[in-house]
Amino acid sequence: MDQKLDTRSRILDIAEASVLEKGFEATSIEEIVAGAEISRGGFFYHFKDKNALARAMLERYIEVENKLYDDLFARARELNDDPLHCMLIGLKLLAEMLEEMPTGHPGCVIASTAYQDRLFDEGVRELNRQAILGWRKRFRAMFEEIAEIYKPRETVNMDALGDMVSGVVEGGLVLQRALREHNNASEQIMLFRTYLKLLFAPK
Amino acid sequence: MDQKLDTRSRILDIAEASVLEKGFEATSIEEIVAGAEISRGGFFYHFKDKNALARAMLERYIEVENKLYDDLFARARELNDDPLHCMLIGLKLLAEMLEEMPTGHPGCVIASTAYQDRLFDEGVRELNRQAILGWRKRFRAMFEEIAEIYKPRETVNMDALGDMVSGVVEGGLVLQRALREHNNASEQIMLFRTYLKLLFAPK
DNA sequence: GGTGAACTGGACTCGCAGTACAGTAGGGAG
DNA sequence: CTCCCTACTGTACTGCGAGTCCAGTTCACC
Repeated sequence: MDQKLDTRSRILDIAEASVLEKGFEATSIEEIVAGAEISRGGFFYHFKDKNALARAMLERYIEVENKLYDDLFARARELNDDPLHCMLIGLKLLAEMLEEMPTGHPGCVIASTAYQDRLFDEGVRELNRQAILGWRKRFRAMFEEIAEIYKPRETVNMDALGDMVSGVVEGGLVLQRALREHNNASEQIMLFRTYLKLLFAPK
Repeated sequence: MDQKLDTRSRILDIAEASVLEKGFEATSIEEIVAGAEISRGGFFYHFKDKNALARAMLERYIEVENKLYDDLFARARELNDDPLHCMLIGLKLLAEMLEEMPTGHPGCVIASTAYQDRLFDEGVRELNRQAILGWRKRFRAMFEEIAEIYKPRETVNMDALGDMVSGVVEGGLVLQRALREHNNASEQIMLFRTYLKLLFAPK
């Protein structure tokens, strides 16, 4: 039982690293089993097919990402109780974290899945959808809390503003991947942060 | 000669539609030749391999996209000569255009390529990179023109702000694909537009 | 000593990319 | 009229990776 968990998460580790580096399709089961030092039969013992692997990876990734956001904004809240400043601090921490990630943030997993749609079954797609909707809800709530104190200078759709956090991160990561630069994602977050300052700052 | 061009662009049309719908990997040469009503041999006569197809698609797409931006902001300039208002009008036009596109904007092609990296050769990746750098330059110039007239309320990195146009579009398209909603990209652009209004509007 | 979970290993099918090449239809140049 | 070139068709082949099937092995624990 212990060995099962070991092997299973070892497969996920290796698969995740490879998928982040070169994409899901380009990651062969052959190389996963070579990396994990198991047989092909062993792989299919744990995962029915590549789809099941994708699903497990997404589930794990979303959990990690949610915890990351929880911790990040909990820390920010410790530093400043005001919701606006908490958000601004949280975004700064997020930007710093992205800069420190050498190979790039796993946020890619979401976009990667979105763009290789037909490779995955409905379960994987729905998982992806729910993750983004979860972030929308999370950030929307935070922005509404801010808006109660700081009247926004322009009226904005709060759902869309919540989505913008995910959108800016994903977009930044696309740029980063395509440009082969390193700070695009964190720069984009910092610009978004400036946006929030302008939007909510008292006149 | 005429037939060659016909067939070649017919292949590109069919491939592009399929790639936008389900991704590059999921698009088989089999189905392209079926759609274009040619033989497999005919396909390989025009394109050495799938990589060559990707390259041709990207080249064509980037050309179309650049022309689109040219036309869009030329039209915006006709409507208002002030650089800030021209930008705001242009973004509104872009948002409206994205809403009218039923199957989603081809912007996906850039992200799609970025996330399936290792499938493509250096030529394709560089093409992708240059396209984004081109947009950075384009929008950076526009923002600098605006900044000469309207002093920005916060100092921002102009390259990053230029990138933000591409980033917001790409990020919005990722959301749209993953959520299966329809207006995410245009909503994100409208939020970015609000950002610019706040950033450059006189105090 | 028996049972079941966690594998190994090998043989097989299938779909798709890519290669090779022989043959052909049709238009233009001489 | 014929020659040649472009733009294909059609077939047959290799090779890779996913996924299936299954028989056999190891080891833990009841």
